Amino acid sequence: MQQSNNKLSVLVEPTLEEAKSLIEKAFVQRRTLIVTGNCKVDYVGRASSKLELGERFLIIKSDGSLLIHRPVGYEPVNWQPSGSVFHTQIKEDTLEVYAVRQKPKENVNVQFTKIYTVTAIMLVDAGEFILNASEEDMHKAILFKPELIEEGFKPISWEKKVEPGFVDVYGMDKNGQLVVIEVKRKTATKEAVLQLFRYIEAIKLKADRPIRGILVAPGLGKDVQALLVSMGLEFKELYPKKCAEILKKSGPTFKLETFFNNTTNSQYCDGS
Amino acid sequence: MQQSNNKLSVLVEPTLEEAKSLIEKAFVQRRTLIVTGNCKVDYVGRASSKLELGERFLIIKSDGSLLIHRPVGYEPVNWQPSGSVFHTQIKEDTLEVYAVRQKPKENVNVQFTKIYTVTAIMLVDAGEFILNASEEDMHKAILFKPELIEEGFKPISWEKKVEPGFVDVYGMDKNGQLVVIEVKRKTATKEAVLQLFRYIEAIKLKADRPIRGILVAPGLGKDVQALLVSMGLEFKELYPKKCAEILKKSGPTFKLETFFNNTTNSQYCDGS
DNA sequence: ATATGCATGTCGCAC
DNA sequence: GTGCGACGTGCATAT
Repeated sequence: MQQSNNKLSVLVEPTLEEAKSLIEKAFVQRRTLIVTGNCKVDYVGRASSKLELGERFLIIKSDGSLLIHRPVGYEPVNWQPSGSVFHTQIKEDTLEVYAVRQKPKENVNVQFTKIYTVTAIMLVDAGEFILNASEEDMHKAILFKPELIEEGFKPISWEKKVEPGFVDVYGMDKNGQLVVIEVKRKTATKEAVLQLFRYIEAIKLKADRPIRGILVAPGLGKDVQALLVSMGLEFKELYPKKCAEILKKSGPTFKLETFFNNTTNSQYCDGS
Repeated sequence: MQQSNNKLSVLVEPTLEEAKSLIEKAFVQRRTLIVTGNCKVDYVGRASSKLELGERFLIIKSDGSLLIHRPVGYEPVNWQPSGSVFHTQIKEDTLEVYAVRQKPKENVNVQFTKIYTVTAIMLVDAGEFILNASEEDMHKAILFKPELIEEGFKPISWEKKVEPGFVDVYGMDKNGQLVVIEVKRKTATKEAVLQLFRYIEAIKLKADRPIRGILVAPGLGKDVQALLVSMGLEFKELYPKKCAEILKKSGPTFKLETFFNNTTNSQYCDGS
């Protein structure tokens, strides 16, 4: 069976030669390819893997990404990120699809012994994608409504570089004391506490004055509370969804850039 | 166009009703579904997202996992891990596929305005998958051939719990001094150094004697060497691929369990 | 169920 | 390019 036009070609139970022909045509036309069949897969690169014969499907997208999916599981068993280059070859009753990626040098070799379907389709997708309730939404909500942290809190900057990494939000409390905030969108782990602690230590070295550290998250892990307290840090409960709602109410035009200049608010950090 | 048998059904440019019928049949028969078409996607769960109209493809696997892929990008734009339950519905010239997951409660709603193809295929895949050159391979190689670390090194245990987390490999050098090893399969970051340092501190507290810390990795990041030295730790270069080769030579039957009893080798840790 | 860490993680951003 | 951290991370494992 076969159906074909400029945008869409479908082969059902094709010969390997027929499949090869359409696959190569799809590469040239930058169409999305979906191939179902019986295959082996070898991967060599950062690691290496071998997948014995079985029925799977192969996806090759127009940007040169490749996925091999087994009939179960969310994750692809083998893959190649975008930017790969593909070759096909028929060798001893198998159709080989070879994907090569430079930097890191990696390759995936798919050997089909039987092909059930080949779908080659030109997909056009300019739809906007918006994700809400991310950690960034939490940052924005705090900057927009600082009382989420506590009464009188005044943000100074965000995503501030402080050598070990980036402070999520940096500000001052109602008593004029410096506050460093680490935000997590999930229940905070020990790692998060350590992260905050490192930032505080780094800033203390430069500013040489007391600094409050607040871990902002929807909750704390089991032993995390104790660790937090032992390090002299604080916790403020905040849910990502609540932040998303606050931003929604604030209107779709809310932009961080309109509230603060994030480039150089270092006067509180270097002590000058 | 249409082709159908017990294992494979393909619809090309079907009506929404035809598509719905095959999709539901595929659910019952636990076949893998691949649907290409023009759609909107809404997700609500841990976060929430909205994807405007565009051409994509939807995959639903027999274990109840769902993927929505745009024509570019390695990652799915929306998804649902395995265990989801699906419903379909035709509403005002759109075919809706609704996926619900419990714990966490999440749902993905795909609304097709046009369907290009539906492929429903029974895939059978029992092929073995083997991955080499993982971090675990590095652990194994070190235990199998301890001189990879240094002459005279004797492993005592691995994946040992020491409160902040797990020590990768724990052993003794030729002078009888305790050694804690942290293994990374990639160029080591500051995080890795801090991780090792925390383990050492925790063990020192209990054992109250000097302990060597060795970071084992294929390389070190830019400022990592300095940090390592400042903390009195050491570095040993080791490549995951080399480990994979060593294990390969050692034969496919190599098992950690045959070399050590990992359950309770705590005599060097608690000082008893 | 929770905790912990790996992953061929991928991706985006800043320097 | 390297460094750094988020991700609806997913996933396996151990308690």
